[in-house]
Amino acid sequence: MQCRSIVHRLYSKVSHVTTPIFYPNAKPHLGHLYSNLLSDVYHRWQLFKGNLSFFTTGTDEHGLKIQCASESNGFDQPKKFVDKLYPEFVQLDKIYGINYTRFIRTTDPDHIENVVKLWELCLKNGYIYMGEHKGWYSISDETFYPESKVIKDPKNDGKYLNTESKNEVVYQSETNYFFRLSLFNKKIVDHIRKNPDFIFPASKRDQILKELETGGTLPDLSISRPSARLKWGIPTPNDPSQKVYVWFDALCNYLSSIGGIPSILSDATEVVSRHYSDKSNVKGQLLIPYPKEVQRNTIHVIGKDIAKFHTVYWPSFLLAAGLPLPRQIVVHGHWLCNGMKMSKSLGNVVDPIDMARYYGADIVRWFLLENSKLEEDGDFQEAKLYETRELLVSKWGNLINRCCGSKSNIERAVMKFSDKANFQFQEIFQNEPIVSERIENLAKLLNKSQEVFDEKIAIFQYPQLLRHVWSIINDANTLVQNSRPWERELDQQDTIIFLAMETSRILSILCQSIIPSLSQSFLDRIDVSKEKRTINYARLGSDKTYGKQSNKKGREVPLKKIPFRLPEEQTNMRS
RNA sequence: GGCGGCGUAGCUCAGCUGGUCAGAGCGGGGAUCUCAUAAGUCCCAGGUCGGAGGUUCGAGUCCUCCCGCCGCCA
Repeated sequence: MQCRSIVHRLYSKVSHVTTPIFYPNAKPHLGHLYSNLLSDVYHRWQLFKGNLSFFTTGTDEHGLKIQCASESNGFDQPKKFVDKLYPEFVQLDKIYGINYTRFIRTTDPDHIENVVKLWELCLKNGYIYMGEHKGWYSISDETFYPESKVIKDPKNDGKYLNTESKNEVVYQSETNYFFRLSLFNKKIVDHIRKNPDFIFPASKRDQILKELETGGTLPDLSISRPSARLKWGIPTPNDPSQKVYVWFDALCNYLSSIGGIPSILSDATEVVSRHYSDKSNVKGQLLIPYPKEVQRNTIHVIGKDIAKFHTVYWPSFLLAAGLPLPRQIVVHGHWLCNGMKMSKSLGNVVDPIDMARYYGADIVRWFLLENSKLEEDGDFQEAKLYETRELLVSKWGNLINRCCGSKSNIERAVMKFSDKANFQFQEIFQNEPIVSERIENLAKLLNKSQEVFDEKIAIFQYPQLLRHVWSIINDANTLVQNSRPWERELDQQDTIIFLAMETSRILSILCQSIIPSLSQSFLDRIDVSKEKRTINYARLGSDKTYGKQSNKKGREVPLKKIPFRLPEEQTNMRS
């Protein structure tokens, strides 16, 4: 028992981050990438800090929409249809270095078992009953709408539309299983009040809290559909005449992916989770210690359109089943393109794969993070994306490259400080207070940076974080520019070069979560060994052996300049 | 209609609990170095911090009202 609690404490640092699981019948777009990116950076940063971290993403493959799309595409079975589709999402993740630990599909056998289990628990605890559901149903939205959200179709007599999605709705009555959501209103409010970070950012939390507190009792939620209508879904336990509602099904993936409900409930010490979909994963399985702790430390990253499902429905399901709630739900905005909502009809849907091909995946990663805040919608502008690459080339890439010329010697500079316990430069620049001060400030900033990263990543404040990085890069460039190392005596020259390269080395190490591939190019260029790219080397002077071949002639630049792509050459617009 | 947010230099925006807060980046204009991917560095914006009142010794920073955007809910 004693031992167990110690282990528990050890694993309180475990984290699990999730993206929504996506409908595979829409092509992967910027929004998918953005959720995945936010999750990926968080996950990588946890690993970087030495914490245990899991990261789930995947596809939501059941439902009427898939059923219909499958039929109209000539597939005899929806499963064959989704088998064709989901690899596009795997490919997007691969291109962008999305480093998930489980790609879950709602058609995976372990997931289906868990949906059944979740249902049974809710039923056993008295939160599911059978009832009559009447209302306006939208086939394409797979949901019922209240009377207030239905209008007559101005173009089609006798037909009705939903006010938001503008999709057709039909009035119908059917037998459904219902979830007693009405019993959870107060419980959810209490939980949010006791855990103010449960919904993040705070503006979103306050909005949802207000609705819950002033909106009256939540109506019970229909959580099944007649099998006659919905063929492609998980049958409700002991009643094949009904299929589980897609959201009940989909949300459950967050439990399936960390070892499943039974192991969470029994507080197992360890569980093996199968890896069904990712053929590149040789092991095909994942060892998850203390799944209950993992669940408690789960962070769901989602878009604002599905906030209600995650902040109200999902916690209610969990409470009903007697399962622990996740730590946090992070709600982010959507991406616009040049200030306009992206849509097929406007033809302004940005293709993330094309962007990665031309600009590089890590440039897009940097751009997305630098130009988005959780509480606001981001605006994609290709010219700005180009600018992002330009800056990384000419400010950061060039900082490295300018120290790799024939007039300086990184290896010698690094060696010079290798036998000294502390970085001492005061003597070397005795009569130059300006240079001394610049060096001192830069050194201070570098040693403080890890803290800044940790703080900003925890609250998803990437614009501030990346601004911080830029300001240090600028300081380093200014130092090199104004102190003119190329015309100084060796001790002074080496000190300046050392500091410039430490700037790039340390920031590259810290930025591995953000630009996993580009950071390697930066480190490779100054011959930092692969083993010395961990958090332990993110301090000034912590690596005493790099730069061996860096000043040799004929080496390539770490990041190439590319030509500006004119609007007519831009192929981001899908037809 | 209810609730919430926003409106700061041409553009995108920083400005926590009121007193170097009038700033950064980009664009534009000018100068300059040459280690470097024609990359770098430096200087230049006189903006009444949407408008009008109020609180205060003192307000982008708090209060009220008005105007203009936007979000969520109904």
